[in-house]
Amino acid sequence: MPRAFLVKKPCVATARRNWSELPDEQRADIYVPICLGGCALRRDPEPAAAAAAPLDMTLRGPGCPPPPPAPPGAPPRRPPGPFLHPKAKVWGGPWGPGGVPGPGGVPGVGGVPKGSPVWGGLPGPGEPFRCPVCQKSFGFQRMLNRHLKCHSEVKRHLCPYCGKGFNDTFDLKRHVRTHTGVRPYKCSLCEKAFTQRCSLESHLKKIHGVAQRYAYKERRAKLYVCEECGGTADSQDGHLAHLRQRHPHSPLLAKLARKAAAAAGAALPRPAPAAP
DNA sequence: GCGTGCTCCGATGAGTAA
DNA sequence: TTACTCATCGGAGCACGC
Repeated sequence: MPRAFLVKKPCVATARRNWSELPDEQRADIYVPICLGGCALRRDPEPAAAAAAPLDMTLRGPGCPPPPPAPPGAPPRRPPGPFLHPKAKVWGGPWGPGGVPGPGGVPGVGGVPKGSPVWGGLPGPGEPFRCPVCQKSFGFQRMLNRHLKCHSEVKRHLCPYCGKGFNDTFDLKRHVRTHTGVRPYKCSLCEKAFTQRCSLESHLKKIHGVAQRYAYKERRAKLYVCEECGGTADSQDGHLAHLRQRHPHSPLLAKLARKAAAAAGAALPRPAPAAP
């Protein structure tokens, strides 16, 4: 039962489904058409505000006033992410979290993610692209451009169910699973199902003592997930077959078919280019 | 060929219910 | 305290336009 899901999205139409009535293994098989065509565009006050209203992107330090308290009776909610990303470990002065001086003594430097060699100081020789907002530096312009979206007020991908905005299509896709109940990652030992692979791996490790071991940077086998019914396939062919059989009118099917056709066309022998 | 954007993915950690 | 959900963000591969 996605507990947080039940309490966090009281205004989302689909969230009113009583998921607890279903076992985990069945939740993944519920058909919720993803092509809502705007029928679920009813704006949820809170997430929609996060997505549509002008956002205060000010990096709040310890001295900044807290956000206004929620009205009485309002459902519990997380700190407003768009105001300060929960993972953006930002502090307003030269002291980091826990009273520890910021790395390099650089005040107001943004968070430093796992293993990042960048602690917000001067850009390294191999990372000449620096974020003007949080001073993080990157080795490639495109990485900086992508990072700048984190500070942007504009969220390009809006959830059709709750209106919440995301910078990344995959993040949106993953978020939509919280509405549709799609749980593609199923535990083979207890039939529990999860929306994210990390959740499944955590479950396997803690509950069953099964640690997934992958070599450094080894890619997991790609799992093709049908976001309409939660069906999964190990290959694109299998995914296409599933779509043809179960969702013949899915726009995703047309898109994938075009891709497959293009790939097939590219694989065909081409006439030798004319000699120069 | 190169640069850029798009997309997929994993790592991470805050928040929540049991 | 534990198990779990879910959002955020960086890394990397691919597609596309120039």
